[in-house]
Amino acid sequence: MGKEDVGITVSKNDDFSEWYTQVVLKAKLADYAPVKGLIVLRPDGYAIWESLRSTFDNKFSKNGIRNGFLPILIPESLLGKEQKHFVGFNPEVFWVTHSGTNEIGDRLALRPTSETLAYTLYSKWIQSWRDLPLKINFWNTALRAEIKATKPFLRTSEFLWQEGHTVHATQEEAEVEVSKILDIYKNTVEEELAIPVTTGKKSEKEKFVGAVYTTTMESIMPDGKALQMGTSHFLGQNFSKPFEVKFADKDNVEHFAWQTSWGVSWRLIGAMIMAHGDDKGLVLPPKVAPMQVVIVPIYKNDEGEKIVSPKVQTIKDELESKDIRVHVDDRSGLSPGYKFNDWELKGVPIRIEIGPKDIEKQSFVIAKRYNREKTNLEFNEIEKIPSILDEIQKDMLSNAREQAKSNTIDISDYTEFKSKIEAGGFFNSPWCGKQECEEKIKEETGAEIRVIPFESEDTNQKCIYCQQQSISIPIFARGY
RNA sequence: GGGAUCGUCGUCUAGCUUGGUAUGAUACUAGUCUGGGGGACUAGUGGUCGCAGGUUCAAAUCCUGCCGGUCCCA
Repeated sequence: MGKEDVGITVSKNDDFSEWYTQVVLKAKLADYAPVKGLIVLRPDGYAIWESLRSTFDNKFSKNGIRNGFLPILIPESLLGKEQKHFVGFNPEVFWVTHSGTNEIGDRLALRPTSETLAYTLYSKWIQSWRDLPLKINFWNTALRAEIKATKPFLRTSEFLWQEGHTVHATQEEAEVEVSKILDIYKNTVEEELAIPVTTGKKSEKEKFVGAVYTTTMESIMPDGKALQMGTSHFLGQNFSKPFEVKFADKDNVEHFAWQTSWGVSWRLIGAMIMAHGDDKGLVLPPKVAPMQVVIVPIYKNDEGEKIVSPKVQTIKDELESKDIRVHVDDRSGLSPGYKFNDWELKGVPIRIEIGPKDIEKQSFVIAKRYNREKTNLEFNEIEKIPSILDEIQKDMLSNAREQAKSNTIDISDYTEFKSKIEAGGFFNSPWCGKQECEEKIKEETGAEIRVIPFESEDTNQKCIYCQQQSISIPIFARGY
């Protein structure tokens, strides 16, 4: 393996798919497990997930949501209780059919999602309006068989996620919850991962099968494909009726409750890799980076080390006192150049290079990962580093916004739509609201309605497919 | 769902057509010299050739099945 094989060997522009896989593996975020479609999270990958989890936990908690834990096995009899949702999931459910050598009569599903299990319990826990709202979030994994076209983080048979399940006395309150959650999702993804999202509703065809409606946040990836970043569902009484989630209201009349469910998965990590990575590898937004600053000391001999090491230690202490996650790369036998490339592959936001020459000048070199810019900082300017990290975070988001913007176009002519779909992108196109048109478009172009944005205004146009009066301007795109 | 392609030390790979105990690089370990963008030399360690069968005196190589990776089309 020559030096050209150590890092990423393809360009992000030339072979996006291969580039993505290499970044995941070579930055050591994850590896393949022995079973098809399953991956293993390595510490750097898991640290990013933990960071997201803690941000979400804080926000959920402020919204009155607490965490619980549900088991992974669901009996078939339960899973089938809400038929529509069951039929939707059935093809991708893993079944446990035996305990040892004995066949299990009521097969057990490895949860594809936990609505049926959670609501069986909820119906026991809720009797009165005083028990509402009930808002519980579960951090766990879900399993959905992906036989073909698997991709680390984006499409795997088991994935880490959180699923929230809330119960409310009124429809209005439940709907408010649905939108509050979507707001939390949106601002977390934009602020932590520096990825802009478009929020809105799914079409009837694309919604969660058990929901009355599904709200979603979608992002456009650099290859022009759309990625669903998270969904928040209004379930209405679709589950409360079969599962008898009922409560006695103040007037002592029994009502079926109104419910929501919502989730984001480690797919967000995949989105972050795609959105920010470059030909040198991963680029991490400072807020979620397991390591925010790496210091590479440079010296030739023991004498050099004596001069450099104390200063490195001082800088490290100073940064740590400002709650910055910092690491000193004092590995011996590796050249500085090797280390620079290594940390760039792993996406550390800031690298500090410091050697005897710097000590003389009372300064050091600081290199920013996201734009690969190198500058000098005086020793007494170390305190600027937290604000530099903030700037990086902001710049990454605004760069991503620019990119998303340039990939979003208004198209009202179907011929143009078809000619441009190959290149990818978000297409704002008027639609009459009929599923038939939506299906035809999908059939003929591969593009589907990703989201009907909340802010989109319909200005009395003609459906891009059938030319009849439009009712909305959804975003059409090919997706992951 | 249909099709294509790949699998040999940690990684990349030669060998496969025409069967005879596996090649090189890199990484790793030790030492010396080095060190500001993937360093050099010397000496070592490391492989049930994805798995299971079959053919054969003999299989990485030929045959069958399976497992896993990747891509294309619906």
